[in-house]
Amino acid sequence: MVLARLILGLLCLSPMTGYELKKHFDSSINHFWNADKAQIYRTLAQLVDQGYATVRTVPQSNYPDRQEHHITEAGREVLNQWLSSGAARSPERDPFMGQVFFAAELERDGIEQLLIERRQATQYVLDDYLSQREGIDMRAAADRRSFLMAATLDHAIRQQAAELEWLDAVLEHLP
Amino acid sequence: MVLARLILGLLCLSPMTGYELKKHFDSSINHFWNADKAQIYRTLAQLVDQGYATVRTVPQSNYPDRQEHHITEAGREVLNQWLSSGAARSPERDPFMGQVFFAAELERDGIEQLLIERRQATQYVLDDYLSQREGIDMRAAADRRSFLMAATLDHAIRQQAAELEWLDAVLEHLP
DNA sequence: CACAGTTAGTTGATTTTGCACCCACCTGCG
DNA sequence: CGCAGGTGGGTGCAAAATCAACTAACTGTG
Repeated sequence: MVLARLILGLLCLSPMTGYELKKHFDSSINHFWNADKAQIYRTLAQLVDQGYATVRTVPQSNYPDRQEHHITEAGREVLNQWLSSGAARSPERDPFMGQVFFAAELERDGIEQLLIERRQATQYVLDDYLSQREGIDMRAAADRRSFLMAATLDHAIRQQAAELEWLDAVLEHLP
Repeated sequence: MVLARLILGLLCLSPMTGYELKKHFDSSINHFWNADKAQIYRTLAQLVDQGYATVRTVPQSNYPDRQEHHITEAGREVLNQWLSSGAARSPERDPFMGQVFFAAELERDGIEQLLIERRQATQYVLDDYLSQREGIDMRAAADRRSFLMAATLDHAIRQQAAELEWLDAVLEHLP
């Protein structure tokens, strides 16, 4: 359901193939959502037979035909509905916190290793987000659309930074 | 899979019925995981026939029999394995960030409303976490187990606090 | 030339999750 | 007395998500 709305959002920016959608999920959108190829194509098909999108097959000379998906008026409507519906909070879910919660089963070294590994992974993700942000900073803030898109990345950056601080605090005070 | 491990973790603390597990997911564990009743009972059955847990039916005078689930040695092993395996990062997923990302489809008022609503919800969740923490603070930090459990709650608190700051920043600078 | 990688899309099977029910019996409140 | 709410356990079904293949042709590199 959320996926369907996100795809509509992307189609709203510009018509796209499933392949291109997948690339967005892997890059511009990866800091707040991800999706499997198969899931994307199936949702796309579903959107079409709900009348929220239409397909136009665009032949190409050297590559496979593009199945360009366009959002319809009905699609725009449900997207707007979703945006103004204040959707319910999705429950927090973090397997790593589960590991920490029960980490006392390990010896001290094991716990430290768990935290340090996570620290590295988090730092890596943060660096990725930071380098993504470099590509937009200046000219964003200008129009509202770019501002909001950049803002979601900032959110991800803040979250990762907060996690790093937390990891350091835990490592420091671990009895 | 994660759910199965979390249940093993809880059973490791003390033998429990599915009903009691559900209560933990709704209270002590709710800041990093949640689970449906049905899912818990099914996973429990699965753990039993994998040999990671055993059931002991404890009759009660006035209430239904308790199906007390005990973790086995094999169960302890897979739990420890999971804890020291540094499980892959679960992808970030936040429908609300999706709404923000595409919020430019709304008018300014709609966007502000979206953010303000979220602000309230987040404040509410944060307050809940803060009051949960009051019940543990002092005597935690003592042993490692309590420290780590409290730490996961602190993590959730930091995340919510960071989100509040972010929301305020976005509201302030929204063009 | 061989091989890895990219573009584009599809299928089948399985797992995970969520929702809505259902049972039985108990306690406490008005 | 009736009825809400707690204790304890469960089923059936449908979505959502993941995993793993498979098709088919092109492009660039060593």
